[in-house]
Amino acid sequence: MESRIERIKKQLHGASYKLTPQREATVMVLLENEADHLSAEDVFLLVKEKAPEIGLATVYRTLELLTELKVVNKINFGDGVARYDLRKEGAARFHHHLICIECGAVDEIQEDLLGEVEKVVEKRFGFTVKDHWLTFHGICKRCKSEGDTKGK
Amino acid sequence: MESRIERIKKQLHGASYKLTPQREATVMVLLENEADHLSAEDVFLLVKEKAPEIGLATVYRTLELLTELKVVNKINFGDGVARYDLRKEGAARFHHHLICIECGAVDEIQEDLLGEVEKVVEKRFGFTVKDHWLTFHGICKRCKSEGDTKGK
DNA sequence: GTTATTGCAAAAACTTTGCATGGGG
DNA sequence: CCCCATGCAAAGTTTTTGCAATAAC
Repeated sequence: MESRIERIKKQLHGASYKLTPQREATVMVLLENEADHLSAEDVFLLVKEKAPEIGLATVYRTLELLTELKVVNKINFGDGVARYDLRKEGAARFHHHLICIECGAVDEIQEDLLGEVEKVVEKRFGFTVKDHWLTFHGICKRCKSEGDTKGK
Repeated sequence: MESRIERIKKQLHGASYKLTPQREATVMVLLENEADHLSAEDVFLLVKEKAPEIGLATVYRTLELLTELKVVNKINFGDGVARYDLRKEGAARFHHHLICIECGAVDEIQEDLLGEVEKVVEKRFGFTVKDHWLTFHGICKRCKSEGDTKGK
């Protein structure tokens, strides 16, 4: 079975890009931290551990490239920083996010909950949906159970 | 009947802020361009027409203030710029956006289409939803009908 | 060899902050 | 008087760009 990095390499080649060592290190960092939502700076610091000579500009250029290839999505949670989130392979739509306003945790929902909503959008507004971005703000399960413990 | 600006004035006063001429001019610009999604710079340039002496920093400070009071939402569509979008008065949730990948138009859906989805999120993930941000990317009605005209 | 890619440094773009000044009550 | 709010300029952050050096084929 082909590895994830192999398939990304093919995507790069298909678009006439190379998988240089720097690009590979960057992709590896993203794969190893798939649950996180790393900023370019975060990625840079992690990549530096593998490839100390890499420059920040290269990380930016690589992340831009991966965004273009739809390997990652560039997201923005309101702080002034862009973050990069791996797309599930072959997913037609970007996954949803749950942001806890108490503890700041960012969880992901991989399951697509918007099928019916998109049908409504297409019918009622004549808009052909290609992708979506959905984020909920609220209180996560963990913070709620902490509240219980404290008897509040 | 009380005007929108009057009610915003009361909101400011309720939080111990004044509706200064600069703040009023900024709010007026937002009200007059409610359909748009203005950046701080956009707002600044429009406010300057009414109050030429205003500084960019004041516009930023006012927009931050209005965000805090939930009069506007600060949004980010992926270009590196924050944009400010008036909330509907009394709305519990932020409205949805439709971004056309052909022409770049940003339309709004005021109707809340996420009621059922939020129930699922609350039940299945134990997450109490307080607000949401939903944006669709796709082809708007206008671009599709243009396509028809061209016989494509 | 030729072309893509990199690292560095400089620049750009956007936003925030410090501070003296000004205005209202 | 006091204090909030302002304008300006400076500083801060994040991201992009220019360019010579380097690496890949």
